[in-house]
Amino acid sequence: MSSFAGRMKEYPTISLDRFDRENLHARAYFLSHCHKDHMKGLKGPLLKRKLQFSRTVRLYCSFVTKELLLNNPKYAFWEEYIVALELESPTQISLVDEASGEKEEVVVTLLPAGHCPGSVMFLFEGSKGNVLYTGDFRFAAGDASRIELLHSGSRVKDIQSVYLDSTFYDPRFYQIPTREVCLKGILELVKNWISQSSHHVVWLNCKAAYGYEYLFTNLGDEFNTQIHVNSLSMFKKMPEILSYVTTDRRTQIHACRHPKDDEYFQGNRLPCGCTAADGTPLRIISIKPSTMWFGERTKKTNVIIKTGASSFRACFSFHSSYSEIKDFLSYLQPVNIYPSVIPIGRTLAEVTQLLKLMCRKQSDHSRLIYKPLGVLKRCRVERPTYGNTHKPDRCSCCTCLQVTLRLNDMSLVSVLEKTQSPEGTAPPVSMEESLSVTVTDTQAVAHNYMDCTESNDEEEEEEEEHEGQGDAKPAKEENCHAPKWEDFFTTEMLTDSQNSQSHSCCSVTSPSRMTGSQTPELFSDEEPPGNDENFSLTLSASLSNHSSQNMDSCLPDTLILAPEQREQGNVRTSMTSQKEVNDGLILQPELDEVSDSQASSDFNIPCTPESKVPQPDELLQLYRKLASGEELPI
DNA sequence: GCGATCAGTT
DNA sequence: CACAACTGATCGC
Repeated sequence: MSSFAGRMKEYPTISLDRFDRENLHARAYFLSHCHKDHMKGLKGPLLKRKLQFSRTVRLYCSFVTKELLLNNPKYAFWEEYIVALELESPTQISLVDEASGEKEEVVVTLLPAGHCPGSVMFLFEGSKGNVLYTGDFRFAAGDASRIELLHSGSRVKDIQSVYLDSTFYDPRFYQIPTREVCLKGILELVKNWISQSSHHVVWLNCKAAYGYEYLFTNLGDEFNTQIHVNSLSMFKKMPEILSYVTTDRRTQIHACRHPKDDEYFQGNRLPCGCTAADGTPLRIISIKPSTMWFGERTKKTNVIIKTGASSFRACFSFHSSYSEIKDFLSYLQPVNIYPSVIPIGRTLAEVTQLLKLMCRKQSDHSRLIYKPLGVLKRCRVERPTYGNTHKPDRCSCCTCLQVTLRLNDMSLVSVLEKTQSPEGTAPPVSMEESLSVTVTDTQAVAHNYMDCTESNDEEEEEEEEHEGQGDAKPAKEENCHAPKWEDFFTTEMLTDSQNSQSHSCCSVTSPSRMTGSQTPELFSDEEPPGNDENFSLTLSASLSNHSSQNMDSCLPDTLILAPEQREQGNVRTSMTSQKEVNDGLILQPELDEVSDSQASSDFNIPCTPESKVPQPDELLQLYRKLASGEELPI
């Protein structure tokens, strides 16, 4: 359940998913999805009154969320104040202080969050940096890399802060089977039951919340049927869903509800009251979608668990697992991460500490082996407008382009940034693989997150048949210390590695965090002063043997840095994009040893009319002067 | 009487 | 098995 107070440090004049207290004074409201715990205060009379006296305050959300919200008469008054935004279409919004007229511009982009119909993340881009508010989300591993608007050209945008759905950000919830795997299990169970006779029916015991719709559509497709629900009104403008639901009770799959549905079920009645068709009693099973989680190395899992003679629980999650969140964060590498949910049994301080492992590390000088020198003083380049399909590699916090004499070194910069990726994520066990065995002792598996796992590297070793398998095992265990929660809080603290980080692409330092006004109550970090960053060397060392899936997938790119390879594909790509963007601006790339053919293509800048081509001896003199540090007449 | 809040339940 | 919402008790306006 979200405990987010509604405001972000960077843009405190907007409120998200909270509409009470201080949020009443916001200049703009954002609703990520239509679940009640994200709508606190949304039907309050105070807010209603504020809207009536305001000319500029609006509520921004997706079209689907707007539809779902207005379907509830309690929120109908919002109609004229809602602005629905298209997904993945950056939109500029003016944040106006109506008393003073003061104005701030921010660009917001809605990104599909995979939590329930209409659910989105909000990406804000403005003077205080790029900030991602995730709302509630379910991303599978690798999903972040597929979202174009989290990227700028070929690079991930520089994210100052992520306000994170941390519902399962706890190693206990290491893996949650993927949607596909869960769905497959449910389809199988339903198939086995309803195929027996037309009196065999299934009751999907879903909670009163949006988010199960994809289950309905998949079941509907698979069995060519509709699912019985209490009401269709909320879906009336959503043909994708509407065609799969019905209020006709004569169907074998029900997701209807009743306050006493469990009692009904005990009495062999469906929540809608159905108990027999044509005089023959129904044979009902209930399937309750519930979250199931498994340890890091657990291979024996089952997405369906029988809980009674005709009751089942089926794995289902609205939220990303620990490993999915880690994958997401290690891809984005934000400077700050703020949890919006505290997992049960944990404290804010604990979660905050654990999240710091996933924050971008402060520039670690020992890693800055090479810094390209010789940057030319150059003109400022206009940022291309949104929608430009040929974006240059560019630092997203400023307008500078990464124009250096050696463009191919940009690859190195990128890799250096990637090597700062938070470590410690062990690759989760493939669920597809693991589901082949049936075990339901979830208590046992839930604790297996402490176990070791094979990293990809180790798997490669096995493939190469280095040693006998018996020998390989102890080595593995030594290298393999999956983090347990306790590890993070019982060890010595290190110094802060989180504060401002220089962008390795330019000399501009990213905007410092903690800028702008802060309301202590809203933004309390519960951090003792001077104790910002706190992880033990022991932990770091043990974690360094793990690399996330994401990291692993990046590593092959690192190899491209071999000089002979860099001069091939990479340079060409960089050059092309630079040319396109700079188009006539000062740009004099100089490669180490330029061949004639390269010279003709890479130095495509006309000479000054009065200039002449320097002779070799003149050049030699010039180089000597340069080498001795003499000033040159320019 | 209405709404907010909390604890308990599903 | 920790989703999110509903129910009922209590309190304040």
